[in-house]
Amino acid sequence: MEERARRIVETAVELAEEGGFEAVRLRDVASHAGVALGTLYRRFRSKEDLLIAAFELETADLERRVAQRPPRGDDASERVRAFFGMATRGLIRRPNLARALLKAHAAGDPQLAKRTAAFHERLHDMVIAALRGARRVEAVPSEAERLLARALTRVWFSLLLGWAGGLHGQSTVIDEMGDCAELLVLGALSKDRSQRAP
Amino acid sequence: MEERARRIVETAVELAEEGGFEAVRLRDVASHAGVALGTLYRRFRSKEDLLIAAFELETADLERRVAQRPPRGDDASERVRAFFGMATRGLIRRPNLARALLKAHAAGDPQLAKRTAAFHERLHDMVIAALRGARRVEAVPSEAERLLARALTRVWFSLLLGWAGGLHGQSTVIDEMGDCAELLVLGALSKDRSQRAP
DNA sequence: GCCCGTATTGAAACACGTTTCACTGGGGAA
DNA sequence: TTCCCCAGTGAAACGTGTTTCAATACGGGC
Repeated sequence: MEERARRIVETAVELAEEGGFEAVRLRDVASHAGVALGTLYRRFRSKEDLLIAAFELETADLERRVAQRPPRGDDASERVRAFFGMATRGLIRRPNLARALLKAHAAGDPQLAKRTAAFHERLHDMVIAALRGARRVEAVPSEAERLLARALTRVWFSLLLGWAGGLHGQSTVIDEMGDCAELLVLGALSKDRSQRAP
Repeated sequence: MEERARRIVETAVELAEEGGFEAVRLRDVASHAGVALGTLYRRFRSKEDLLIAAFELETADLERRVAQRPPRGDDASERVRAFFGMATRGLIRRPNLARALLKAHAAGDPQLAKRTAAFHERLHDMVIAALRGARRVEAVPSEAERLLARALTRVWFSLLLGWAGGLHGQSTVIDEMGDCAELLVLGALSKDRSQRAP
C-alpha cells in the first residue's frame, strides 16, 4: 500500500479506536491524514472499503503473532481453540475498533466481495495450519480440512457479530468457540472414520 | 402489533422486495403507509429497527410453514438439513428483501440486542424441534441441544451473510449448511458417547 | 359541549456519506 | 525550458437517516 493510503487507513484506525464506527467521519479522516476528501475517495470506494482495508492490516498483525507463537495443543481441537482465543483477544483488545471493523465487514458490500473472499482465505490458512499443528500450510488442504476451516470461521464471525451487537461478552465468544471447535473436529474425525470403513 | 405499525412494516417489506435496503427510504415508507415521518419514528427507533420488525414477521411465516410441514428425515442431521433448506429457500425466494433484512440484522445495533436475542431463541426452538424430530419443543432442551442449535444457526447466519455479500450462491448456502449440520451432529453424538463411557 | 393530554402532522433543519467540478501544482516528455 | 497530463485540492451540492418543533386533530373525562 502506498504511503498516502496507509496514512489514511491508520488515521481511520485511530478514530475508530476512540469512538467506533460513527467516529470515523470521512471528513475528519481526510483532514487528520492531511489529504482532501476527494483524495480519500480516489483510494477507497467507500467508508466500508476503508475499514476493510484496516481489517486487512489487523489480520496481517494476527498473522505475525501466529507466526511468532503458533497455537499449541495436544490435539487439533485444542490448537484451533488456542488460535481463535488469540484472534479473539487480539481483536477485542480494542473494542471500539473491533466493532467498527466488524460492522464494515458484515455490511457485505458486493463490490468488495473479492477482497472479503481473500480475507477469508487468509483466515482459513491459519485455521488449517492450527488444525495440522504446523507452522504454515505446506501440503494443499483436503476438502475435509477446507470444510472444517470454513465452518469454524463462520461460527467465529457470528460469535463476534453477537459480541459486537451486545448479545454476549468476550468470554462467551471464546468459550463457545472452544465448544464448537470440539464438536466440529470430533464430527470431522467421526465422518472420516465412517467413510474409510463403511 | 398495532394496525398503523403493521402497515408501516408491510410497506417497508414491499419497498425492500423491489429495491433492497437502499430502496427503503423512510420518507417513502411513511408516505406510502399514509403516516408522517415523525409517526414512523415514534414506532421505530431507526431503519434497522423497522427492518428487524419485518424480519420478525418473516420468521413468524417460517414458523407457520414449519408447523404445517415439519422437516422430515431418518436422523437428526437430515431433519436439520431439511429445516435449514426450508428456511433458506423461504428467505432467498425474495432476494432483495432477504438482503435488506440480513443487512439490518448484521448491523447489530446494541439497542436492539434484546429483540435480536429473542429472534435467535425462536430459531433455536425450531432447530431443536428438528433435531428431535418433534413438532414442537416439549421437554426443556439439554445443554448439548442448546449448544448444537446455537452453532447451527451461527453457521447459517454466516452463510446467509456471505450470500448477501455476493461471496457465493444459494446452493452453496444449502449445501454447506447440510455439510456443517452433519459434522456438528456427528460431533455431538461422538462427544455424548465419550462422556457416557469415558 | 368543553377541556386537556397525547398522538399526529408537516416542514424545516442537521449530520454525514458521497459526488461533482473548476482550479492548481508538479513531474515527465519533447 | 516549455508543455501536458493528471493526481490532488477545496468547496459546494446532493441524498437520506434522524431530530426538532410549532400547529393541529382526537378521544376521554367532566
